[in-house]
Amino acid sequence: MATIYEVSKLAGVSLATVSRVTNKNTRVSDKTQKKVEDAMAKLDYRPNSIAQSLASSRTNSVGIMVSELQGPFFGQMMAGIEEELREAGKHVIITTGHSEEEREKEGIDFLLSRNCDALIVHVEALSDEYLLQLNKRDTPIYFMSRSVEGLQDNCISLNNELGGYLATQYIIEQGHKQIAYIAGPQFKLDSQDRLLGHKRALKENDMVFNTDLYFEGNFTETGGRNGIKSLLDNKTIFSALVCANDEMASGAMTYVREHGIKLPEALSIIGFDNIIFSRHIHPKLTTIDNPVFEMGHMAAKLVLKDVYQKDKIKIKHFFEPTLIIRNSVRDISD
Amino acid sequence: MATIYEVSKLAGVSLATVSRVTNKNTRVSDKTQKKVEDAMAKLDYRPNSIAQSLASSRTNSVGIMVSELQGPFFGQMMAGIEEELREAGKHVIITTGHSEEEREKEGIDFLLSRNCDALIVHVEALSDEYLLQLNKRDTPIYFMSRSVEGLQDNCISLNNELGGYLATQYIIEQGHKQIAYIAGPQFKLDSQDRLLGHKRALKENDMVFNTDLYFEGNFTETGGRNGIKSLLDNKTIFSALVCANDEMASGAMTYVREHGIKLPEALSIIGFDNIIFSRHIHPKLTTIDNPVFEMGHMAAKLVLKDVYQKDKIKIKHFFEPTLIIRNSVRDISD
DNA sequence: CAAATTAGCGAAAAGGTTAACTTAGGAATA
DNA sequence: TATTCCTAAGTTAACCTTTTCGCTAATTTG
Repeated sequence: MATIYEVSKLAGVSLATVSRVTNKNTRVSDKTQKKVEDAMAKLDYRPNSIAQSLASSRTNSVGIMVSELQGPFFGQMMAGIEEELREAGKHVIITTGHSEEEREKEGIDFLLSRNCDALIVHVEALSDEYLLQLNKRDTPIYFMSRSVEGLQDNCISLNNELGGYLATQYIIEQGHKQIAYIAGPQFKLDSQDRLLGHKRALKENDMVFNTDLYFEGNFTETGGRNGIKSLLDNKTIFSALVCANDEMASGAMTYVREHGIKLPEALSIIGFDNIIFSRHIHPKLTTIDNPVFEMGHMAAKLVLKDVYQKDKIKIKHFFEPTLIIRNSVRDISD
Repeated sequence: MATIYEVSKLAGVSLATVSRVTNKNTRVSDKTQKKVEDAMAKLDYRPNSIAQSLASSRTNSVGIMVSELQGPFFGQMMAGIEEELREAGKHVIITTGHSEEEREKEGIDFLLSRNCDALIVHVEALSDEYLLQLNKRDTPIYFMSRSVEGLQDNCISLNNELGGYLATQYIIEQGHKQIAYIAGPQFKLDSQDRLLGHKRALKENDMVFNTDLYFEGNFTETGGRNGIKSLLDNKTIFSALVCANDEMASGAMTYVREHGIKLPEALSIIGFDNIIFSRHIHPKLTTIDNPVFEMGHMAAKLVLKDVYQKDKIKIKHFFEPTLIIRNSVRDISD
């Protein structure tokens, strides 16, 4: 592979001038520029990105940590981030945290050790204090789908409380009085907020939160199955089920149908996230849209602006969920 | 950040010795080792990975290209690869090719320009010739879910033909005589092979392939919808539908149900890939298991063995699909 | 006990680029 | 004409490690 030395020699200019041509940050006369470009073409020169990194202390890489590589939620998130950064010539280094404290710490250390210019992480198990500590290191770190007290400028988050509220409010508007709820794991802030919204909707409609109609799931299909099973076993009647995400809604639906319960006639179900599959399960799932793809884009833009000095980018830190009405909720009013 | 100089000074040894301690490839006396380790701890020294890369011309990174970041298929593939490499301390740089020739080329160039030690790519639009050319460059390149003539040692592939055969053979065994087929895009080799398997099964059972019962889809839910719509419009009767992947099967199921056709009573459906969701759609989808997670693991192992000299790893280049029987196919024999 | 081998360690080059600083020369200004 | 200013381009240090080569001292061998 040709080096900058050979190019400079062939073009009859200094190293610095070749560097200037590749980086287009300083003016070079048209004549010299042409000479250098010709030499580069002739030698098929490509700058050695490692050497560039060492000299400029920039790696042009952004570390990403998500809980899982699989699943529609993280897929969309990564797609949003990658699309934006790739266009800017940056690359993404991806690792996983599996929603476990130790592994999330490890994952972040791993990315830091790779000299990323910035980190975009979706952490679920780490405390705000820990994140505040991390923020003191010299690698800028940004948080997806989370709002950390004191680091709002580094966060892109969704108003989960509002989403939870919208879901339950809609169910109530459809005439339901007995409403069951399958929550996400309560160590996750998203889950907590969604549940808070649910409770607020109940309260505003003078309904009480009944623990017999509550189950804490784990955001997976299996969690949804277990949840509905447990709720049915409680023998407390309910006509509607709110699930804190679509996967659990899907799991619950499968279980319910296996037991001869008609959907949505005998049970209304609403989900959360609006993952791709939600419109392909039967009945089509009414849910809350979570604009995670756009949020991914925005996180990447935030990095481009803060770290790579791309100005003129408008950043939106807070996103709002919206209700998506399909066919899984039955109107039983009057 | 402390450098190796400061460590060497504090420990009273040379640079080389510090390097030897971090890399543990040459023997160092216990005494010196301790001195160096103490100094490292005191200074909180972490080797600069960029400088390591420059000096050793190893980046410890593996470039991955998949068609999409979203979707269960690629999710599993990435998860398999990342898990294995991460454990070995290597990191993955991920980019996308979107199944388009230009973008796949770009993606690969992009990864090559990042000085990856190796590439693992899932390419769909590039020709075998192009891949052979790529192989001549000095970055080793491996192919997921594809078998390239002449580069078998660099490929991890699935016997798609067998999968296609198994699906249709099973359908036939259940007594079906009129079988429709929604294929994947025929520029993709996987799609071609699955179709070949389908045709072989028909032939072995003395049935003819009828173009009125054939539709070329695009591996998405929408493709499945369009496919079944077109097939129904053809007015040629069929009792079973074979889909070249689960997403299309799911799309077709939704459409069919919207039109009052009972599943599986009036129509049997079989998919391909066994994506997570296939067991949560209704009726549970009978399908062909595609061990893409294991294949991801294996691709990573192949890289560890070839590129990072981790010996004693047994490589399996060819994987076999298996039939997963659930509830979407009805037995109508006798 | 002398000779041969080996273990342990140091010195210095190499790796390819960027960035800070410097210089040369011509244009603009006084 | 003398001075200042600016542009274009060159010089050189810095970035931080690994690796090769060679030396010394310790160990093994005959």
